[in-house]
Amino acid sequence: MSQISLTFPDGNSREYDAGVTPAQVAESIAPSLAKKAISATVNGEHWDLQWPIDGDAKIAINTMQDDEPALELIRHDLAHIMARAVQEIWPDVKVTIGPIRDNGWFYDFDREEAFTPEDLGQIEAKMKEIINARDAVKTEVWSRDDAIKFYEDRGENYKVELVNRIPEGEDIRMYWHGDWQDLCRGPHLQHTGQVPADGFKLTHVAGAYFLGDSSRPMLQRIYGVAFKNRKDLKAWETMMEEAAKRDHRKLGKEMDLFHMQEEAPGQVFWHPNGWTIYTKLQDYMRRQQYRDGYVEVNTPQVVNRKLWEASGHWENYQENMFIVEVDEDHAREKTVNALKPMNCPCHVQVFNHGLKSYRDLPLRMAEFGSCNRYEPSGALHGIMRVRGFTQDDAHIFCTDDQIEAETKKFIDFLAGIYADLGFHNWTIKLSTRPEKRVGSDESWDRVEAALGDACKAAGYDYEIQEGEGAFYGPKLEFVLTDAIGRDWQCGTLQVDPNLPERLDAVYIGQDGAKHRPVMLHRAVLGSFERFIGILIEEHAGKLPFWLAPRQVVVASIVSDADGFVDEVVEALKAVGVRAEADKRNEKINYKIREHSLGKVPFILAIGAREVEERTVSVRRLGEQKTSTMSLDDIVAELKLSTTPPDLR
RNA sequence: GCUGCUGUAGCUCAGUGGUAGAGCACUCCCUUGGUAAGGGAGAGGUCGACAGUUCAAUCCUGUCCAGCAGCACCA
Repeated sequence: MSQISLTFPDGNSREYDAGVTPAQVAESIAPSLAKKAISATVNGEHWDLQWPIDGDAKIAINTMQDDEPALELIRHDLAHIMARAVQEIWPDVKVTIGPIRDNGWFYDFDREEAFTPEDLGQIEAKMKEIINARDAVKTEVWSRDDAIKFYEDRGENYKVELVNRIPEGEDIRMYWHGDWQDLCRGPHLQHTGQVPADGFKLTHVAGAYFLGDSSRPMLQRIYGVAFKNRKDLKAWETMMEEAAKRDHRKLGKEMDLFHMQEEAPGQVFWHPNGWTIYTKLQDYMRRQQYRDGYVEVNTPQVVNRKLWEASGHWENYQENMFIVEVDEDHAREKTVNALKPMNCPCHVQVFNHGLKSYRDLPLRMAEFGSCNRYEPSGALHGIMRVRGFTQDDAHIFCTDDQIEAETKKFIDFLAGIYADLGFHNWTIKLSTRPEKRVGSDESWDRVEAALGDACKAAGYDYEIQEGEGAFYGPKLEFVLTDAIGRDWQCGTLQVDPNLPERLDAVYIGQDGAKHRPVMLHRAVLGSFERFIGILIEEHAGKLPFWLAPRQVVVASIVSDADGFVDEVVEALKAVGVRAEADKRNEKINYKIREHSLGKVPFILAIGAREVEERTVSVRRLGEQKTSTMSLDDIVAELKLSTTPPDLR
């Protein structure tokens, strides 16, 4: 038998027989290590203790101290343990797949009846039994025919299909947790007892399609989360509670920002407080766009189908459009219109009106465009995913040669805005050519390179999303990470040579001939609705002062102070601060509590002493201590604070 | 759109086959109180909509609408 050389993390190496397993290697180092071992890392690959090593390699034996492999194994083994528990309780349930995911795992089952929350408790209890039984994990590589026969005999038709989908040349690996068997890539732990019994929890059950295919029947997916110990699990639970407190739907109600109701699903009724945020944000964006060389336009909501046919939306996007039929008097047939789902075709109409010269390019045409899309009911989510929304949309009409410079200019523009709005964690994704596409490979090469180069020129790295571009061109996506680590796609830039072609947009070049411009679809916030939702959650409702809908409440402590309260409110309003009086017959404690819960950044309390001295007692949101300031000083401070960041 | 769950007062929620209740909010009265809930009284609901079963439906059944979780979707 040939010898191989294994190199350990400390740089030492040892000779072993070829085909040695990490379990044997660990045993050769120390029996205690062999016991503690959970897996190995062989040449950077996560390796099961039972898998043979055939050639020279770098090897590290992993234990529960190694977070990444430990969590991966715990979660993956729990997926199997859960599936085993389910099949032990309900033997007729068919298993499908169960990968790890986020902080845990899920497993999809085919079962007639729905799993109930009580079932989850029963499954959890059974899982703990399995863990305590410390059943050994075994693995073998099987032939395709044997695996298929095995699953056919058991009636596990989903597994048969999965085996068939494994590419030629790849191992078909079978795993056993005790007597329970599953098809799995691995790696896995040594035995079920290595899973911490108190670090996991089944969270919920929901429907999911087999292999994500919506044309197939729906399975039931049970989700779980798992950590190395009870403490980490508790920490996760606490974080989830924090996230729930920030939910924009909850805060929107508490802060009286907006509401939605069933007569207008997916559309927002903005209340005065919410609309204040919206208009302040819009004012800010309008100033930014003006400075960056955009012109602003406004275009119709209800547009005849002829334009949508010309643009291609009628063919490709119709099921997402609100169709409006108008029965005009004496008309032979109804006029068919659609609410615009996007602004681009209308912007081309503006571009086409009057002959454009190369001197007009790049032409940056912006609109706070109200769009309506008939989104699938299941996609709606608060004000984040709606059917009626306003984009901070713009289309840059330019030449091929200008794409890169315009893209860089846009990235700089967007970066400045995100910084002003308090977002410093964001990344860029570049989506490249999809399988179904128009245009030559040379042109895709050129445009993809232009976008990538523009990112680098602006000083940003980007991640490539292979094949995720639109059929007509590649795109950049700008993804924000919020305060609790969630990602949100907001900004976007898409290169589109297709629509100018379809709608026959032209400009007169230097040579006197007609040429086709390219369009860059771009947005910074995405939609006001969504972005405001993100702002609310990012700041947990405590928006930056200049965006806070209610900025100051001036509260009387005794009714004798009412006159001065009004005077303070007027002085603040005179400098543009959103101030209101609270002269109600309530104690100051009551008022403080109510306005603090309402996330008002400043409460100015006024009693007899303040009236006497013409001062205010200042309480800032989130602080217990108060300070006394003169009327002039507080007015000056708040006047500065309410100034948007770009005007300071 | 699909699977499952939910829909009772402005909000958060309890409850029953014989047409409903709490706390907070609201209105009024008492209280003028110094930094996160002072006290009392009052008003407020076609129990999501429409059918069906029943002597009787908010409760049981069906359909629809909306919301929630996830999946699918998101040029």
